[in-house]
Amino acid sequence: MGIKERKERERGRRRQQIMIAAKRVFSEKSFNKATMEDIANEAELSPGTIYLYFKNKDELFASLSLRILHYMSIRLEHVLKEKVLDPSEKIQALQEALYEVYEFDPLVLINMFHLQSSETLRNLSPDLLEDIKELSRVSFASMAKIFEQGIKNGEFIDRHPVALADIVWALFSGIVLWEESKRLIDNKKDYLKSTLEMAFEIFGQGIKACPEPVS
Amino acid sequence: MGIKERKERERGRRRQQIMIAAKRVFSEKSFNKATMEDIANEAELSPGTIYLYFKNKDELFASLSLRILHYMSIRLEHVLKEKVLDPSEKIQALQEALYEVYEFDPLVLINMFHLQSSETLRNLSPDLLEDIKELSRVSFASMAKIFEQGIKNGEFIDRHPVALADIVWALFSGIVLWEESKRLIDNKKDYLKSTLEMAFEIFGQGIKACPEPVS
Amino acid sequence: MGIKERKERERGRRRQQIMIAAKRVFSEKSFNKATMEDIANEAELSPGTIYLYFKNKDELFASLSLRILHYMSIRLEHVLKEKVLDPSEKIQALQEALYEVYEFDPLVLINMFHLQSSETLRNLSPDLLEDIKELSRVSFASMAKIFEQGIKNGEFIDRHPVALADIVWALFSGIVLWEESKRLIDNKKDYLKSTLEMAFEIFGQGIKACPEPVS
Amino acid sequence: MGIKERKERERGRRRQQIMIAAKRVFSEKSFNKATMEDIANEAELSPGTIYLYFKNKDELFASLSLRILHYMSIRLEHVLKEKVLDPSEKIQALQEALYEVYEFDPLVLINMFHLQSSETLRNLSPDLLEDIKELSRVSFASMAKIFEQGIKNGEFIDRHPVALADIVWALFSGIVLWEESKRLIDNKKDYLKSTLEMAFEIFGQGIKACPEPVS
DNA sequence: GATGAATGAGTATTCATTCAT
DNA sequence: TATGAATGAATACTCATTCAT
Repeated sequence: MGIKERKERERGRRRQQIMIAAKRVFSEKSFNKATMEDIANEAELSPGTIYLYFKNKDELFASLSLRILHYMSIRLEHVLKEKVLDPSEKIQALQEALYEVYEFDPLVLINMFHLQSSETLRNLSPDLLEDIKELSRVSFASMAKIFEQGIKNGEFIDRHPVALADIVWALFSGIVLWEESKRLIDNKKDYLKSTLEMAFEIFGQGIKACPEPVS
Repeated sequence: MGIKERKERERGRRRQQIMIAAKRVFSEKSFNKATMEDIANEAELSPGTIYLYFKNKDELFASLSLRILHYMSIRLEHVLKEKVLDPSEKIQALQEALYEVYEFDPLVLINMFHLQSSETLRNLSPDLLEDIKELSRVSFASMAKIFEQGIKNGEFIDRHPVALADIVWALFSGIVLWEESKRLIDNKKDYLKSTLEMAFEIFGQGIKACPEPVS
Repeated sequence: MGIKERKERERGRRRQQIMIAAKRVFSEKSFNKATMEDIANEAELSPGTIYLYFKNKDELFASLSLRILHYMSIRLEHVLKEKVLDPSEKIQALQEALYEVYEFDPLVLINMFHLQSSETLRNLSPDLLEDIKELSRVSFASMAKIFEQGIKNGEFIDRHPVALADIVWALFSGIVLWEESKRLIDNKKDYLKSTLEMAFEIFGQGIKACPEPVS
Repeated sequence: MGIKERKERERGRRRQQIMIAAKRVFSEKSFNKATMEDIANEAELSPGTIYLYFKNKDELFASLSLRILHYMSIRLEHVLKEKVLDPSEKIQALQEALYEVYEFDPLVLINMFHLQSSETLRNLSPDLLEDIKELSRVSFASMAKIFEQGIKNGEFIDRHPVALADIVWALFSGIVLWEESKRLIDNKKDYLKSTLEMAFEIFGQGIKACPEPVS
């Protein structure tokens, strides 16, 4: 029905509105310090209303992770599908895509590890949990395929592409978290981008198959 | 006096007892879910007693981080001082050292990122905070020197050693956190060690100065 | 709007409800022995609700003092403005007014000295503190003016009216506290009113300018 | 036995030592903020030791009140017995005696009202409570007798001497508390002595029998 | 007697969640 | 749907008191 559809769309809009507010609040405070009332204020809604759209605080939070995973999967698929790039260039594109993911939501990424706590996971509805897993899988598959192409091409050393994807993701997350940590302790400038570039250059060198070293 | 010494040692033992209990509890639950009562029960002490040895929950937690940092700094210095190893081998030794750090306290490492929250840092006594910073510095200096030697040797590409140390640490932390995340979501076997090995092999290849690619 | 007004009035009612309960509880137990839970039970509300209307225990307590100061300032101004009374009669009216203040809130007056503890004052919001100071000032000004009039009239000995007001207040407070003390220790009947009357008669005699003792 | 006596005297000394420390601590902090550990530290003893000499915190506190009451009863009896003073001068001497009591222990007097809380009284041993009551009675009897003499002399108006004693004590306590209150709120200089003098002059005038006003 | 480490009961305050309107 | 007032469970921390040495 047209009416049903319109209602559905309206519902989606409200969810967005809340999630945007939540993102802002979770970015400023950590998950535990952020209160539902903070989020309600930021969204210019009442606390009760949030519960009409999200089962509880954990699901609201998890929905944010879903959102960034969605963005990531799109960006990575895009890199994968770029025909004109050779595998080496794709690694660079991969790095850039990840940096964009970071820019899309710099601070919530840090909180994403919170999501993993078994307590939190227990609280999620199975559907939401499945969505999160699925989007993770899709993103990793895209990454893995990039490496697969490089290996087929003979341009990359023959290693398990899934493992390479893991390493890339770990490297990326680790750098983001580490830079954030240093910022808190030393109040230093944010070198994230340049660190990321160097890390990926090293990574790229490390997985490139050596050109026949001599003759 | 002998008496004073014995008391001091006794005090140290109690602190250890509490920290061991705290480590267990913080590993099972997250920092926020773990209550002081949980820890007291685990240590078979009363809640009040914990406060005789640690100013508050944050300092108890931070003391655990200090403990692992201490262990790490010793292991890394040891790697640095190994005369018989050439830089390439030292990278491998570095990887093993980090894995041992992980084994020393697998789950608290995850919580270490909690330590960085500005709220937590504010709560620490200046001395403890300084100790933590100092041990971090020492560990990083050791790592950086390993790369410095390699660069001087001409065996590594000339990159900023401090940045390399950052990348190694981020890589390590990222892998640990990432493996832990996967374990929670998928309940899968722990591939950490092999992932770590591959990551370090790649890293090693990536920073090794290419042998003259011939002409 | 009507709605806003009604809400505001509703809010005021709740505050009253809580303050009445708090008054009862603080009267039975001392500030420190009275718990927020006691007060919540007495008000037939949950503990959390109290915090919707009062920032903390100290402000709830201080609000009670504000209430009595408000009542006092009105009563005293009334005495001051009575045109038909001559200064001597005003002293008697003053005594009666103070006794009414006592009846308005017999036991919390005792606790009012608690309010002065520096710890408590630190905890109050500046506005509330300022209100308390202001109402005190107003009440004292009224008292002082009564004496001023008597001195101008030549009916009272020329002493500093502010000092006289201090003495009256000290006398009143002292008698209330002292009667209360005796009640607790000896379980005796409450002679407050007659003690107060005698004290004021003495005071009145003491400040009255002697009629030319004749010759 | 000489030994028993010496032990007894030794015991008394320890009690004094503890009470002096307690007085200092209770003067700085209020009863509730002062901890037994604070007092133990001040007395350079361990917390446990205090309990060898005082049943509990309340009794330690009450013992301080007993001490000041003892001092007061001596001072007042001394005033009463002064043969050379006429009743009018005795009122002045009374005022001076009370001021000395204040100087003996300025801040604990404020806390003395704490003693009256039913909770505290319940905690005292009957003997101690009886001692406190007895010393109060003695002091008040002394005061009352001063007024009795004045009435017999025809110099004071015939009012109930016990009631006059009540008023004097209330006046004194009220002024002390009131000055203390003002000091806390306004940080003003301490006018206690001059307020006390004026109050007693007024009081003296008020109870003096008027010289035959005319003829 | 003296110690001081250990105890554990006691409490203000917060905040996710609910539900009557 | 939306509200937001009310809820009440949950928790770090304190401190009077005890008791083994």
